[in-house]
Amino acid sequence: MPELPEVETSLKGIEPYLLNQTLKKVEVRNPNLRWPVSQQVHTLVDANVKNMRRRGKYIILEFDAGAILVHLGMSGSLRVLSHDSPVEKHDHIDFITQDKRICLNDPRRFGCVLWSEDWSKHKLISHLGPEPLSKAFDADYLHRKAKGRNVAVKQYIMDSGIVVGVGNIYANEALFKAGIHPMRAAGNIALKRYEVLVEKIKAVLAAAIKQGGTTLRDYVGGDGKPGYFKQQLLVYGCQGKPCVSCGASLKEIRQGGRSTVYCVVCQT
DNA sequence: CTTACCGCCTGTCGGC
DNA sequence: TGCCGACAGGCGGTAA
Repeated sequence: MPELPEVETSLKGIEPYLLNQTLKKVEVRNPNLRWPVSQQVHTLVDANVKNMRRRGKYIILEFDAGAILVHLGMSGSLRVLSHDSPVEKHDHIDFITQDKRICLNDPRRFGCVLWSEDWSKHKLISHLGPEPLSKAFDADYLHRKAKGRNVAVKQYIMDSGIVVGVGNIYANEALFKAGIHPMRAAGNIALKRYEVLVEKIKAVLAAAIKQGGTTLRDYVGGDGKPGYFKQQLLVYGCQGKPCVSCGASLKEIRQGGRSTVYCVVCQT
């Protein structure tokens, strides 16, 4: 499941092949992603890629006339391939340049490829909270926004309107490292504890980005599994195993349909 | 406004 | 061995 570090790694991986180059066309083999691929994407011809950036888990390709927004969903990946490399199952979209085809492969099709004339005002983007690694994301902000909110802190930090890019894996890890119980009401957490939580969120995401940059060197994206980061996950997927800190058996619960794993002793 | 729940998809896994 | 249902999960949309 691509989370922010994987998206960042994917962006860095395709950038050398797209930035300041001419996108000759976009070949759409299957337009039926989460939303149908925008008509403007189908008909795009010889467009210069002026800029590339990430916002949350969206990859944004900027042109003179507008931008393409790419989301990898649950299972999407981007790979840099040559024109004669075989088309594989779930290779839905190719971004065609002189030399390469940058291919979106997405088995579950939860991703999307959309056109926007002004990406920052697009409805999928405009409501997003700050980037987790930016200065705008700090304890004061997180504490202030939580006032009066009864929602569980884990769901709170996974709310993209609060902060982007904190997915299930890193939410579990950050809450463990911060010693905060995932069910605790967001509005019932002291500023001091949010200071720790913010620090841990930033640390775990930064570490994962660093790893992604080295481990995925020879291809972009990956298989959708947290393989390269897996070895240092302390709670996610570790239910029933002993807590690395106190030895108690890690407990699994469900929150909003998602798996939460935590230590009943260390997280309060 | 907040919160709870649905559903989009297919690969994987456990049970039989 | 093979079938089949349950499940996973980001996240927008909708209902309460």
